[in-house]
Amino acid sequence: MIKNFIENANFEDTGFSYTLSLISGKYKMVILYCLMEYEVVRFNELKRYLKNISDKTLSTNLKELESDRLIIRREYPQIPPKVEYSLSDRGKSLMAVLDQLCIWGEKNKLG
Amino acid sequence: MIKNFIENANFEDTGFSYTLSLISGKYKMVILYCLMEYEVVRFNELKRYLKNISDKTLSTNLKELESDRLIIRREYPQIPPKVEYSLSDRGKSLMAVLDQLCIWGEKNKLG
DNA sequence: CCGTATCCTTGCCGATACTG
DNA sequence: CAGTATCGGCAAGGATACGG
Repeated sequence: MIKNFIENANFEDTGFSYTLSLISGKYKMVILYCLMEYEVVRFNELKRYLKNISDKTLSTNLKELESDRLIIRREYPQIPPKVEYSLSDRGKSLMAVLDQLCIWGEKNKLG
Repeated sequence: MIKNFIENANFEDTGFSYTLSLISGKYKMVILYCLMEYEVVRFNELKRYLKNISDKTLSTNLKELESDRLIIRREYPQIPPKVEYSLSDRGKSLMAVLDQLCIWGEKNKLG
């Protein structure tokens, strides 16, 4: 899988590069983790978990995660508005793989 | 593993965050991939594989990868100088895990 | 050949104010 | 409550010149 990336295409076209692009940035992984832990979470709830994130950044990240189909956004047409975010099946399957990175990190942390 | 990160600590302390910090940036993964493929590679050789990378960025990245003990730098005391870079065992073990991300990406790429 | 030094550009992210 | 709009800071990365 990995070993053919150089001959056949450039790095941008690899599955690895694609996967990383889904979770790049400072907060996406933490958002996914929160959704994994709490399952269904509202906007301001997420803001409290992700201490110090700005409205703009959270909003941007949620939109990207949704368009990458890792999370599901469910909007209730009411006043005041209510929106719930949760992991999609696709998002859950990604988290399973990322857990392996977590385990490697715990085992191999230096110092 | 993942599920306890919120209660026990913040995201910065997780193994996952640590692992990602090792390969963050635009080029580190590509460098590791090159070393996996070609095993022993010299500085200017890497520069040719990583089209458009600047001397400074390549130099910085190699130093960080070395201090994180993912790669090995071997210098030959001669003129003109000769330096060879290769994956450490630790680097190889990380690549094995990253391959899983690559596979997930290939399977789940949209469009 | 293998870098370092310097300056510059760019894109992510934060802060704040405002809206349906 | 759940965002959007606008402005601005800051650090990663790029371009180029130079050094051992």
